[in-house]
Amino acid sequence: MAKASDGPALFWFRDDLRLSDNPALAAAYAKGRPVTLLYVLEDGRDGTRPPGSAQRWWLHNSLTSLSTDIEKRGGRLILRKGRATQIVPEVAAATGATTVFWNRRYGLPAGVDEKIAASLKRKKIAVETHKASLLFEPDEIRNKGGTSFQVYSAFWRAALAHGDPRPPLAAPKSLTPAAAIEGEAIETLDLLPTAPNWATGIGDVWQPGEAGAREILESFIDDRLARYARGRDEPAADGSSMLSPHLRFGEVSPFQILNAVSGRGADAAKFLGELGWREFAYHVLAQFPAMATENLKPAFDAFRWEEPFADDLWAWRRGRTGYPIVDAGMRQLWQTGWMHNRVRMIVASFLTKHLLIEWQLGEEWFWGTLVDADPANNPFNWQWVAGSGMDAQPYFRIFNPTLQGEKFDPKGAYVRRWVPEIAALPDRFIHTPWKASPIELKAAGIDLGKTYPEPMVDHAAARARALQAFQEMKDAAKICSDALSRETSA
DNA sequence: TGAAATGTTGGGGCG
DNA sequence: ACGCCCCAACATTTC
Repeated sequence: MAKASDGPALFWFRDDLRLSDNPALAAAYAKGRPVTLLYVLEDGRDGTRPPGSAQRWWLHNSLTSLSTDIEKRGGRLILRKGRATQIVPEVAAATGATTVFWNRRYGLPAGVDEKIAASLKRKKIAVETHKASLLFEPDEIRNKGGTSFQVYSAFWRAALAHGDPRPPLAAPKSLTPAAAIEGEAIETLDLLPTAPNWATGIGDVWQPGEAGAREILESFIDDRLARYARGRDEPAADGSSMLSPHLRFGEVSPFQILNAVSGRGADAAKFLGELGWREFAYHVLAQFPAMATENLKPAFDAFRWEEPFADDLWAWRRGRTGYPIVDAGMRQLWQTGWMHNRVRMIVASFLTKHLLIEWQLGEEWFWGTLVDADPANNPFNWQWVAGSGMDAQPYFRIFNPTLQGEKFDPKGAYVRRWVPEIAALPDRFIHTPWKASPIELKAAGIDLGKTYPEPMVDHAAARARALQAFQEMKDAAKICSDALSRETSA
């Protein structure tokens, strides 16, 4: 029986749309008190980043699933739309909550949650927060000098040595609701696309929600984990975990994944390294809150990106570049809300190096179209590819889309699936349609330049241009630092 | 979690 | 038989 001092509680869902292994939720129910379950669609208010279109679709379905799961356990999910800084204190007061619980989130403008906590405490309402979405708090892993790691491998080594993360928690058995208050119907959140409904392809692939996440984790362990190290690099191999959007919305926790996967050999360790990469992205975001828009390496501020032609950007976005592996990836993204990791690197390299279009434009497109985009990983990985990022690949590392295709999609199965208009080409031309003779093109039913585009840039020329642009950036940085040292020594 | 240019080596064709 | 050259195949370095 709850003590009087425990009173009703309020639990605020954010990036943790699950009942199992949800520490703040478990804590809210630990003393048997009634709890109001709240989700607030902030939608860009209070400086949060509004979810992209694909994420909105996911969110709609994930909230629907969560709501059903909650009702099965006797509870009710209250949906609201607006400023959390107003709504959370308002709902806490309306339901007589004596404590508000939430799991910590990361990458927001400084102080949003702190402001809400302060406002609640002024009303004598306690606030209790937990760690749930990351294995390690951004400031939990420090190097010997007590500062943040700047290099992934060192970070992850230290994290693994830091001690085993806690085992996952069970879901609360019953979700006794506190005083009934009115929420909004999910339709009024306006999360689904209006006509045309572009989301049908996404719905064919994904099942948002905690049950869908659990199924994916199980199928990953049963079918894909043992060949992960190789399979993850071959876009036609279905070797990816496919957990990313579920993890993004917290339908599964990194603790649950770690617990299920660890100790299963080299492929499992390789996969956990990807979980570590995600942790590192948040670790870096905590140091650089402006990471989504500003270069992590200030030297890149001097980089001269090309003024993007609308046609070029369109060709990249819609998969009409003339390089089959790039086009396949961009179409997979457009149609399913997801792109294979290897191909993400290739298309990002193509935008930033072959087209010399600033990474921010690519990051925004991914933000709008990916179901798994999160505020740390999306900009972090874009900067990594562009060369402006933390522990980034060297600027001179420019993917050759033809070689990448031939190496990782040797039979062209991935390309044929997403670029059907060239599917009839023989294997030896599937990544280089422009090298096929007119007779071979005709036999494959291709009118190059009409049914499928010529390459929008020549690889060798684009590579040379990118290397020159990077050299100019280095020269500019040198002039700058020379001037600075003259100034300081004078 | 590259690619291209350059360097080295060794087998084999050939005068 | 011998040396020369060609050129894969592989290694190293450079961008």
